[in-house]
Amino acid sequence: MENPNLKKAGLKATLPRIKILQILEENPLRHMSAEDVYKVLLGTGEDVGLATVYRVLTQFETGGLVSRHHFEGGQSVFEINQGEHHDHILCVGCGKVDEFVDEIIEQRQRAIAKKAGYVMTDHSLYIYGMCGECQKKKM
Amino acid sequence: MENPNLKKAGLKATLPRIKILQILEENPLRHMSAEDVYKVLLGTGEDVGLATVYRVLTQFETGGLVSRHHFEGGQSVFEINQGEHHDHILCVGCGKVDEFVDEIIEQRQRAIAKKAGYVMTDHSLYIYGMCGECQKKKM
DNA sequence: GATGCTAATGATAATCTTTTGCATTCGTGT
DNA sequence: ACACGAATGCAAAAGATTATCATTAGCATC
Ligand SMILES: [Mn+2]
Ligand SMILES: [Mn+2]
Ligand SMILES: [Zn+2]
Ligand SMILES: [Zn+2]
Repeated sequence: MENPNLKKAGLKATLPRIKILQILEENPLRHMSAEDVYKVLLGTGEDVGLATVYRVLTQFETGGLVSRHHFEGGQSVFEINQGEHHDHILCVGCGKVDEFVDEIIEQRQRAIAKKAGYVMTDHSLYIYGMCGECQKKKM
Repeated sequence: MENPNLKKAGLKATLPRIKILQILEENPLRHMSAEDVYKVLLGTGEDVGLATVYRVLTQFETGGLVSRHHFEGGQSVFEINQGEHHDHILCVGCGKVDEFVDEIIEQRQRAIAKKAGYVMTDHSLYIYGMCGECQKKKM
């Protein structure tokens, strides 16, 4: 009963899963690596292994509870699925992550996939740049 | 004198660099991981270390000779820079890689970055799906 | 509420990709 | 041909993620 979303995803309501889901829902970062989540867990004194964090995040992804992103930098970043699909714009200076939705781009993507004979399953779009703050700093 | 592009990038014309550039130019795969390049080298009996392949590919990237892509799957994939910028559509079934250019999307991206206050430095767009071949196989 | 079976967990080792340290070799200008 | 710094190969290290396996914890049942 602790969290209806876990049941919905067909996952047993275990303590690690409840805690991790809670972190993803409440942490202002919104885009977190496994390590990020693990550190929060440690901070609150929870005894959850890093391996479990990885396992649970992958299960959440499979169950449609979170999305996995591959921002530059090697590690996977996770974000809880709430609200509609969106893409990301990232600052190469400070790491800030902004989100946007552009229906024209979405539409063009579908058209391109179709023209190439593909059935599109997914797509990922990242825009990299310098945010306003960082532009000032570099001058 | 072996390859003008190396000089252009400010890199000494060493044997590993010459060979690797040649592979990137001539191999029909066009999108190759460091390991891919290394295997070709081994196949032709060259005595080049994998570490050197990684080093050289990174130098090529810095020198603008190649682009690095982060397709799903963990490892970096490299492609020689010739012709104009383009994005990629990848088959999740067989790994095929197709390329496309869409000026509308490029334009929208610039507009989005600008509106968010960013100076865009780069962007990456991957469309994932099932190619024509793979659609048939799965039925 | 106790019981039992299975799935989940934590710790650790293993894997995979990429980077580094360092002694040796090579490329280039003289 | 020489000299010197840059580049290389090898091996070890690092960083991220996954696999193994003995132990523990959900949850349906009694
Ligand atoms: Mn997001
Ligand atoms: Mn390409
Ligand atoms: Zn910034
Ligand atoms: Zn295919």
